Amino acid sequence: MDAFFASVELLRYPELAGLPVVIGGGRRHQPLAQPDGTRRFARLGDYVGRGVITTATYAARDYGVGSGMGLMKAAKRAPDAVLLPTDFERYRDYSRRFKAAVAEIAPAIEDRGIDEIYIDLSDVPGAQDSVGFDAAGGVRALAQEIRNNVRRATGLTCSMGVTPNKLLSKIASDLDKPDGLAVLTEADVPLRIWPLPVRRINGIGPKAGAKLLTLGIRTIGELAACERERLVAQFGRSYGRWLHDAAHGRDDRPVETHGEPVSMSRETTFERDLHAVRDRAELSRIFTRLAEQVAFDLQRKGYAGRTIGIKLRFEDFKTVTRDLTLEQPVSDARAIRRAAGLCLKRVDLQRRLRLLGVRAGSLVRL
DNA sequence: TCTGGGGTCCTTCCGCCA
DNA sequence: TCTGTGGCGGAAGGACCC
Repeated sequence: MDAFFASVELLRYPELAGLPVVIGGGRRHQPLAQPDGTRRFARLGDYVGRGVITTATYAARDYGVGSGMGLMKAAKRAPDAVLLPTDFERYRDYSRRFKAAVAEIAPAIEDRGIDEIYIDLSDVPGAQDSVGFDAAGGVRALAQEIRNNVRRATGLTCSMGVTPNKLLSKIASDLDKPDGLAVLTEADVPLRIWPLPVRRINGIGPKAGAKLLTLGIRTIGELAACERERLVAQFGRSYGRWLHDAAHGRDDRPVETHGEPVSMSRETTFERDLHAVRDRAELSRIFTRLAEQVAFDLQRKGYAGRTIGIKLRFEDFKTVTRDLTLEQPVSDARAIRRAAGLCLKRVDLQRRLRLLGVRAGSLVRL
């Protein structure tokens, strides 16, 4: 989906169309209805506190702000941008709707989060048909039909990449964003994929990207030209081989239509850093609430966890985790809180904390 | 004024056991 | 009995993704 959260917000605030808008921050900053019928929106420049941008409209991106950027930093770059709070309930609702719209036409769907999916079109009627001289004519029409259906169901645009595998489709879906459709075959890889920076490959993040740069490798083409053995020597057997395959557009992962959750967690960053001793009562309250939320999520979805863990982030942003595997899986708040409390005792709590989290892993179905 | 929240997967290390 | 080897579960951290 294109700029998903922002696009959902624009549906209810159409007067913001074309303006720089960012989504993020806490519950504050709800738009205010005014006596004359117009709405008053918060300005990014007036924001004070912690938080990051979750989504920015394309107009806002022109100011150099985007996902993951701290709100205070973004406020300097685009003070007049409109700031809207996140409304996950609403995004989840639109997420369900767009996935249902796709499923009406192509049921083999792999969930990749709230705004992204892989679709296996191989067995959908018409997908293998040529149209005139266009061997991909059938699948192109099918993709267009899916995008139309999403648009009808949600009022939102999406971008699609249609290719022989997930790796290439992910890259291709970005080529004509927003509201784009890119159809690629293996033969298109040298011309369309190789000129792109290595970071466009799903799985090459900040660390690997930076290391590749020190090796003089900037583009996917340069990565493809690099000897497999050199990559293995630099990145290890597994990742080195994967890098080499990925650069050549090779990927044989199937579209996974069924998936069981591995863990469920809740975490929160405090408005101000808290100290284990001085802010003991407040920390304890937050800790208990997180355990209750994890318990609630587990029970609602019908799971119990045998491994209970905590996550702490200190004021210097260093993060530690501790976990504890129990005899029996648990799903009630008291048991989770108790196990999490045992984990907490194993951490040195001299420095102040900025984040606390509780996690349940090794899930079993109830 | 830095840097959210929810995840997955991989690597490494360690103890235990065959 | 000593030593090596290898599998496995658990724990911790880190990279990456949406």
